[in-house]
Amino acid sequence: MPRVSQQQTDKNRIAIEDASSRLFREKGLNGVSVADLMAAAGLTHGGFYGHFASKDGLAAVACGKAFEQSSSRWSQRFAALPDAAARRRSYVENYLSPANRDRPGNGCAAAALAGDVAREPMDRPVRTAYLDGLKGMVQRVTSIAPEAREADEVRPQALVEMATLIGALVLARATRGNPLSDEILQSVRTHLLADLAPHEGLPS
Amino acid sequence: MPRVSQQQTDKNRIAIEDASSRLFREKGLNGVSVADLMAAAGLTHGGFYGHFASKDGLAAVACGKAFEQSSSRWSQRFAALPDAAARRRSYVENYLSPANRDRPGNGCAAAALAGDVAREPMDRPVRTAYLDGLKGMVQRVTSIAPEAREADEVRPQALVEMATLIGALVLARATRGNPLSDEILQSVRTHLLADLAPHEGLPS
DNA sequence: TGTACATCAGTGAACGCGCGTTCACTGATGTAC
DNA sequence: TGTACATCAGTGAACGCGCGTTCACTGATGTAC
Repeated sequence: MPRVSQQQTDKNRIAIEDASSRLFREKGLNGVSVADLMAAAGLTHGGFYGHFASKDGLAAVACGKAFEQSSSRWSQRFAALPDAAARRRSYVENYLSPANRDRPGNGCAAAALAGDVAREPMDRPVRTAYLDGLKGMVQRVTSIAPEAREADEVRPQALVEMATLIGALVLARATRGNPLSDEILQSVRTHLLADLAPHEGLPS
Repeated sequence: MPRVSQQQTDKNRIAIEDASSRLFREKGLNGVSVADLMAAAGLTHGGFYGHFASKDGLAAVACGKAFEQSSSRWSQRFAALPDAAARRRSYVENYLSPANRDRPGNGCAAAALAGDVAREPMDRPVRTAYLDGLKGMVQRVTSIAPEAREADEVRPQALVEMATLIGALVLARATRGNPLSDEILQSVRTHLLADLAPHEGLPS
């Protein structure tokens, strides 16, 4: 059924982006084909180049979209929590949960795509999208710093905590199926929440 | 020149393993072909299956070898250093150096292969090789724990530090070319060496 | 030690397959009147 | 509002290419005597 309405065209484009955002995180930038992505969006592969200039171009869009979705989801959740301590607990416990480990397609793009992006040539737009998204994540982690922290230590500590979160998630995924995987998640969760009093700031 | 001596055959096999150990870390398990690996070892692709049952089989061997090489290199370096503090400083400064970031083919297999291994099916032998290698890295990081640490905190803290090291390296590689990359390395380096007095334990 | 020959490590063409991308085509959409 | 038709989103075959793997072949190696 060729020639679809403009409205449907827009929906199709969004469906391609959403499917790509999920599948790229799940299977990697090179682990999923254009035909796979189009099929996941309910289309056939031929129409792809009507929407995007290349698979690389889509990768950048999908990477940006993955970051944006996480960002807006956490903005909403944080708005419903009373203080930084509650947000910190919510974020860390969710980030390092076995459920988040087991669903990379719905999780943190920074963790899911780091290895792929590191190997992309320097001029690929997906690198810029990743960098921008990661900077957003730095902001988010900064916003949940323990309140007692020295001002000039907030940013370096946020970078450390971001590295710890992402490192733990990446390692937990690589060791899934072995007890070490859960042990890493548990150890890092305990570590990052150690500053907080037990259940401090938990929403009633 | 077919039919080579047994001695040469052994050398060839080792050359394939060494080239693979480096190239898999550099370009990823799926970023380098059997023909590439054989060419890097000075051979043509057809002879590959005389040495290995499959590319997957080689991946497991090469992954194990990458971990072993790091392990024995650090055993040697540690033996030349006087105490845990000196070893800790040496390890952390090397691990989080721009030079180590820029040469993944010679660096930590745990960081270079985490993303790929996470996406390998559960029954692939490379997952076991990765897991074993990572357990060795846990031992190494445990051995350079600050001496004041409580006994029951050594292992969880080692897991946290390993996640932090690997997360920082992976992120620094994904953001290479941007100041954030060096900033992550620097922040984590400072953080992990904060327990140590300035230049404590540095070899004269 | 010398010779005859079976072995087999490495070669390179070939296999089927899936990839990213292109393109002629289709027919509903959207517009000009 | 109705009609005629140009537009163009999506289809599916096809492109050249590189992949992992197989295999007939080669000729130096290594061994039996």
